[in-house]
Amino acid sequence: MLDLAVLGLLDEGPMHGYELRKRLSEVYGTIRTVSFGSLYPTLRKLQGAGLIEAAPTSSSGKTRVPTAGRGKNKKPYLLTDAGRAELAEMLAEPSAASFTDDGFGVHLALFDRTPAAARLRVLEGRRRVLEARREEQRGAAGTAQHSEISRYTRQFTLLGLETSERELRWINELISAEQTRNNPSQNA
Amino acid sequence: MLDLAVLGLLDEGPMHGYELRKRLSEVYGTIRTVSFGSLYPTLRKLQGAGLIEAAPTSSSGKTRVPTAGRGKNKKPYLLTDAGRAELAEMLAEPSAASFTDDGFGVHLALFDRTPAAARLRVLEGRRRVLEARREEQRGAAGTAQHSEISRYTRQFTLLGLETSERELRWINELISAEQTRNNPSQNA
DNA sequence: ACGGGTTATATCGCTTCGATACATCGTCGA
DNA sequence: TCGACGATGTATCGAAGCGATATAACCCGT
Repeated sequence: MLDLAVLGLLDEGPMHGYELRKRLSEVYGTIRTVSFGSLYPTLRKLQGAGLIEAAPTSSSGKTRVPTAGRGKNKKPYLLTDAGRAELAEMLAEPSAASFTDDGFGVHLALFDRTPAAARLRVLEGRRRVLEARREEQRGAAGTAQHSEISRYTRQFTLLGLETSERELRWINELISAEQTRNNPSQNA
Repeated sequence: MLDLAVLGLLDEGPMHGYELRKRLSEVYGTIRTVSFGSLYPTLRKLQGAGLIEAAPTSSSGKTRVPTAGRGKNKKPYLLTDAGRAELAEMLAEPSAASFTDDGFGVHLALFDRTPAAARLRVLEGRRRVLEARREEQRGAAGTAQHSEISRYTRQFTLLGLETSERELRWINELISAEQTRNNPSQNA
């Protein structure tokens, strides 16, 4: 999930960890500031996979000691060719990760770089997830009436149900829009 | 988080893992079926802490081999006195864990066993979390207008913002109700 | 009597979080 | 001029939870 987010951001230009983190919370639809404990391991993993690389800071590279936890040595990361290819691949072939609450927000932010067919698959995948959730919530709200489940919990579930339904309506609008865009003459 | 949920459920009677898992998803306000990879480590942890213990199955206990991954040997867990005390403590002194999306749902399900003062603290803690989230979302939606952030992401953020606002309204109603209940003569 | 579906316990590797540590830079007042 | 302090920045650790997977016993129809 973070992988896609990081690659997507770095595609817009080199950036170092701290900066990445800030931009990440802006780009997310769902709030959430990603923690360093998630970000740095991800960066190392991507670096290990050869998808990104750390550019040395320009002036007087001598002071940079690469051993361990030292201070403010900005380390801008940039996409390698392999990274750009991987990003394109991820955007074109959405996985289940793009259907989760967080993952969907990330992919959505990269929709302008996503091929139309893949966009549709993302939206439909997300819709399936939301529909499943809605059914579970309906079930829970239903059985809750004649069981010992707390009244508060029931209200809370109903709140969640409304949320699912609203997002579902929105998704359906997006899907329609996407379909008429892909196929303006509506008789195929 | 799971700790409180498990203790709360076991307080209603002994239960084995599988059963616990099913009841857990009902009791949750937010859906989410908790995975065994979370549940069993939690059970072992609670057992290690002496808060719960596994009762041997009644009939013909001979067949039970306690060594490793064997099959269908129902292992009902039940609360120890220490466990009951810990549960009461957790309910009476809510921590930040009761303010998160999931943790709040759990504590809410146990509201009838929560002292009035603690109930209020849970609701107010949750309110603070939601207010902070709302502010971030407002910020994101605002800056998004004059930046390169995708139109879709902006709509998604607005959707999240509405969700926060709706839950906030609900929380505020609950708080008022709670306050007038605690203090029916409204002039303190 | 047996084989397949359901119930059930358990572990593994992975991602992410939250807290913490530590280094460096910028700047503002003494 | 310098030095303290707050902001910037990189990094790791332990714990929590997830998803997939393995495995076994029970139940029931045939």
